[in-house]
Amino acid sequence: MPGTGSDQAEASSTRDRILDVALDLFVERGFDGTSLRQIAEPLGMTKAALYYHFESKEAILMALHMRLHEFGRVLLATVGDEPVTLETWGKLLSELMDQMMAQRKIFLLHERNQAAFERVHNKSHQQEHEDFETWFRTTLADSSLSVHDRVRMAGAFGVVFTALFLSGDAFSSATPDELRDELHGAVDDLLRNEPATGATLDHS
Amino acid sequence: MPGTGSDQAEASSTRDRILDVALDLFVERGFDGTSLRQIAEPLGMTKAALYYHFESKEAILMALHMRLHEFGRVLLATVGDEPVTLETWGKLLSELMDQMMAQRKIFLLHERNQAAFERVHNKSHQQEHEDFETWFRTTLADSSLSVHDRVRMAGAFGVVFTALFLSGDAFSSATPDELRDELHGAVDDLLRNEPATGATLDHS
DNA sequence: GTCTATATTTCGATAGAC
DNA sequence: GTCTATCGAAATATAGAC
Repeated sequence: MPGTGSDQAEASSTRDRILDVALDLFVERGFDGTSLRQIAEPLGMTKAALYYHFESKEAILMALHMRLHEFGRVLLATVGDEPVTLETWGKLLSELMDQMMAQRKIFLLHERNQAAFERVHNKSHQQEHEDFETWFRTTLADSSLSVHDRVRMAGAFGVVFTALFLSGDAFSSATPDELRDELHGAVDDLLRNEPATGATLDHS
Repeated sequence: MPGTGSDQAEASSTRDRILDVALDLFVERGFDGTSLRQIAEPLGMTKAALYYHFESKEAILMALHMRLHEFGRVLLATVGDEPVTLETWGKLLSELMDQMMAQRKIFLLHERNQAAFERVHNKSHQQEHEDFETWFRTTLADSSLSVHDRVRMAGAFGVVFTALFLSGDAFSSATPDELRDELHGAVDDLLRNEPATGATLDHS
């Protein structure tokens, strides 16, 4: 909350406009490849002015991280404490897919700046926060699930992630609805418990 | 080719040892988060010595990039000029999967340093090289293929990529053979031409 | 081939005026 | 809230001795 702003109804705070520009640049050139001057310039200010709104460059990155963190918090709440199965995983992915399509840039930010996030994460003693990414990887490593099921779970996520983020704009010609339906179909194929046709597969 | 080395049979050249250390650090901390001093120190030399073997820090990154580029060149050759179908895509992925498991670090390097690669790639006027990544994305964007097929192709790649690179060490307990078999199964499920309804599956 | 300097640049961050 | 000016640190890269 930067001070005693007078415009109650201004469309977006300066703080938010800084974050929007930073998000674009961090996705495009990377966190380390972006200088504060490059963030300030399109906003018509100098880099010194940024320090009125953020105490450091890393604070800008962490503020953007919070946007993802909030999605994860909500998502974890919808899962509740149901045991993880191929079916519940499908429901989770369905929710996640919508979030990813709506907040594309935030996910791209994290995909393209893993090293920077890890560095800042360690510096700041911010351990002990129930992170969605942590839960995700912990679940995939849960040895009480079969390797078969876990590969399917990771793979189903990978289908969505790759189509949306690693394929460039390969699917920009498809409508969002068409893409979402195709992704659902692919995810369902992966998570469907194989019917025992001909041979019995045992994946307890 | 650094000069007139006297040890013909030395296990690895200094140049290669520099690249090996740099690869580890670039994967762990990122290209921008790694200084030349951090590369030189574990090798028992000073950063100035690195300039005898490489003309710049970016040259080290590009030398590592060449390792991936060579894989891609070989891979593209195996594809030949066959038209891309779900079946040929499966064969390609099978080859690619083996390469990925054998050369894990090189792929991790590219996954975690996309911004740095793009920056260096643009600076160096190295356009005009038949890049595997370029071919990959171009193929996925080929509008002569149906969206359905292209989503399946991107997704099948995503299954492999995610299990091997985005899941941390979630599958480190599984044997490489077990993991490879499971990935093949998942890929086949995605690329199998859907039978009309309960009809015959044709994967010749 | 590797070293000890050092040049040069850029960046994050601060001080203080307005 | 934003500016000008500057500090201090760290990085890439070079020069020249050995």
